[in-house]
Amino acid sequence: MARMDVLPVARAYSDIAGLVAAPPRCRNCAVRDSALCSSLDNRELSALSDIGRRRTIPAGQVVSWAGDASSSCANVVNGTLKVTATMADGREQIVGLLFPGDFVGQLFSDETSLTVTALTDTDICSYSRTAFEGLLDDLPRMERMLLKRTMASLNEARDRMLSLGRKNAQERVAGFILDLADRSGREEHDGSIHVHLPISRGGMADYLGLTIETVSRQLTNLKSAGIISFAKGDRECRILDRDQLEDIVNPA
Amino acid sequence: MARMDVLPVARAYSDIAGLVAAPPRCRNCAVRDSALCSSLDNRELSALSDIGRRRTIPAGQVVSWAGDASSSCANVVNGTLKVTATMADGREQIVGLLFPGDFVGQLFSDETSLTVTALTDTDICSYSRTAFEGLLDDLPRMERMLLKRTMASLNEARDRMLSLGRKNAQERVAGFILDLADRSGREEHDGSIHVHLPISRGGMADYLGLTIETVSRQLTNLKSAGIISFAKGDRECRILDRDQLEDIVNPA
DNA sequence: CGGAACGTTGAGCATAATCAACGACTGTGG
DNA sequence: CCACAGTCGTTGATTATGCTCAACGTTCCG
Repeated sequence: MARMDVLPVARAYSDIAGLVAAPPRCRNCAVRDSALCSSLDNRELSALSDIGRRRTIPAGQVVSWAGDASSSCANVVNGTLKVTATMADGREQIVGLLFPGDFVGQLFSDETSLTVTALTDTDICSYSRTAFEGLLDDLPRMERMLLKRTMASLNEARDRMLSLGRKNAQERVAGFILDLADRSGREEHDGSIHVHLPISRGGMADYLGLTIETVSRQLTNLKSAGIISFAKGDRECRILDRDQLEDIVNPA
Repeated sequence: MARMDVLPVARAYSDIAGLVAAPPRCRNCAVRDSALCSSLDNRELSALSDIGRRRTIPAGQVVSWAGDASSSCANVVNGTLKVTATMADGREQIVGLLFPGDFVGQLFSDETSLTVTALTDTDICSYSRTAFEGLLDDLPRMERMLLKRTMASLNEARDRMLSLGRKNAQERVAGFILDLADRSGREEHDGSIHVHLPISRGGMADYLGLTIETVSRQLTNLKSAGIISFAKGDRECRILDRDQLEDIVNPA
């Protein structure tokens, strides 16, 4: 056997007393414990890593166009993506936002119906769709995790159908801010909650089924009411009165 | 061994040369080849059948309330159900319609967030959620089928997000009729397409994120334009000009 | 410095909601 | 049998919500 200092790279994949180390690319991966990979042991992870490839996508670039062949899927490692449905005349609806740890791709289908675009510089771990599907047969825990996540996405989508179908502009904007707060809000020493808005006003409009102007006006309203605060044109927002925000989202 | 004419009932479950017959309840089931069960061989089907129970739900009755414990799931055998999300003040959005062969239930979750209601007298094959989840571990083909169906539902939900967020009333109503035509329309000898509307005007409103009056007016508009026809207040509808309907749904 | 994004604000308008009335049909009870 | 209430669908008048169009300020970058 080669000594480890002689073949340090090879060692990563070698089997020592039945144990396998994580592949080098995965070892310090930010989403090793939250993405689908978290369902895998090191041996399984190696198999997945073998078909995976790290890619960096610059902000604004489209990862996959609606209508393209569904040839790949990926885990989001870093950054933010939007998933959009569009009409022939250009109307656009953001049907999902993707954050680190999320899975993206249309499996078991030869064509995509949605467009995926990077909102920030984004790192993904990308797989050939067919290779991934093939591996899925041998990784039941990952398949189960994917099933659970898909079900969660479906629930989320249904929540948003209620928003888009039945809520007014103020309720939609307030709900969006609260959702963000629940996902990634940081409570400050003064009790306010700091929220980073991952998308522009135009993005919020496309997400909420509104126009830019309406979103801007509703944010201004909430600010005037002392419920939130933000610097003019800023993507950083502070929730000053969460209770009132919740009253708006869930009226009697 | 007992001769088969001595124990005819037992024979259904007996193993003859390694083969198992389908459980009696399943043998003439209308959805044996389309529901999740279609992924199972007779032996597996027996295991599923053992934990299943046939129920008939009268039209109008709620099968499961949002907020209830998620204690069961089911295959739809016959009839139509609606899945709704509601707000505290009564606003309602239909997030899905269920037809024979569809699966219903929130797995891997202790509480439901959606209400399921029978629109017609409905037969379902109902399972304890935990028992079903347990069985899923041993039925990989069924799990895979469930995964595919959940993904399909997610795609459908995202399509509807585009409708609810970005389409006007006429486009939503026209799109709804076309979707129904694709699902269950019957082409007539004269080239028209016969479509049965599975829900009332109020149901269509709740499905499309509109009001009853707006739905009624849009249907009248389509009738006046000679694109569809229906008797006043009728749930049967004929598409006279499918191309024009498609032009409405997908404008340049 | 000029242009392009982006966000805000105002004025006017269009779409769909609201409020209201009415006809058709169904089932119930007198 | 008929009167009645209840449900469902249609249609009209009015209103309100959010869209469209427009102008303007700021920031960023070539």
